Amino acid sequence: MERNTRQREAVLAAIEHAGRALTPGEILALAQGKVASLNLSTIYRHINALQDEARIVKVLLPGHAARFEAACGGDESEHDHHGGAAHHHHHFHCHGCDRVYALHACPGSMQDLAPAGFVVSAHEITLRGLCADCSARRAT
Amino acid sequence: MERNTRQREAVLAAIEHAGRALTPGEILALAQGKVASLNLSTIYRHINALQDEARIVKVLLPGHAARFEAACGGDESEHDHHGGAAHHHHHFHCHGCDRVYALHACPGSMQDLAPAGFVVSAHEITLRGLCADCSARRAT
DNA sequence: GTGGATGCAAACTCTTTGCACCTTG
DNA sequence: CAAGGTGCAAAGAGTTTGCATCCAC
Repeated sequence: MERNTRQREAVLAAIEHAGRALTPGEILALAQGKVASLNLSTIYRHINALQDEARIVKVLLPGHAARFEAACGGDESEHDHHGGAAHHHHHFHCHGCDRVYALHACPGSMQDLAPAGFVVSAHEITLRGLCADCSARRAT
Repeated sequence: MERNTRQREAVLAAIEHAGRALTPGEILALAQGKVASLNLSTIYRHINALQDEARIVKVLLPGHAARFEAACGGDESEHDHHGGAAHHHHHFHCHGCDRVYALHACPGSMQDLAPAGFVVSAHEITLRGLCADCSARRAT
């Protein structure tokens, strides 16, 4: 059972209210608005704990530090009878604002991309480009 | 113009003969077979130079350190009139042997995965699972 | 001979951990 | 009050850089 500290609240709130994947540094900056003394070690400790509790998920993009977003399931107690991963999705990395957005679509199995004999158990897709805001701003 | 040192030869040979993407540490281990005194800094310096010369390409997998593979173009002098990237491809990461293989297929544009207004300029796909060797070994 | 290349060590980023102190329940 | 959380500083992996030395040309 986890204790309900101000630090933990601040970390969780920052991630859940962001609406996108945040780096530990971004989480620190946001959460320090609530608890000024917050430390990066504490961020990392909560990030790890919250992942174990499946409250948040780690988002890994090729060539970038890890980011974290609120788990899709949210508060609903996932019955987990269909495998484990809450809701399979991918990410979009905007190189205008360096933000990462979740994409709620997936093209399905990629088994046919692999050579014969290879067994594909998972796939990750990362899109890069400009988000709606940045592409509108640039078109102006 | 780059000098033709034994170190440079050893680094390039290691990458070109590997047939798969190697980490700097793997390159070091292989290249030290030719030049025992080789240092990781030298590996990194050559990795960076060879990327600039488009002899090798960096392969980034989510959550893993960078790897490097021989550029597809190889020795052919790319005329580069169609944009730059030699041959667009993706990668397969085997979690049996931790090796990374190039996949020479691509499902094409992923624009439709992104929300309206988002401009997709690139995509990366990483497959994970067992390579042919590992899945055969495991089935035994 | 000279300038680029090399090896070593130090610096830097991201993340984890040891430890003394503080807080929650 | 005790179990656990927090902050700081130090330790690790991966990568880059400064500098004196070395070697290819």
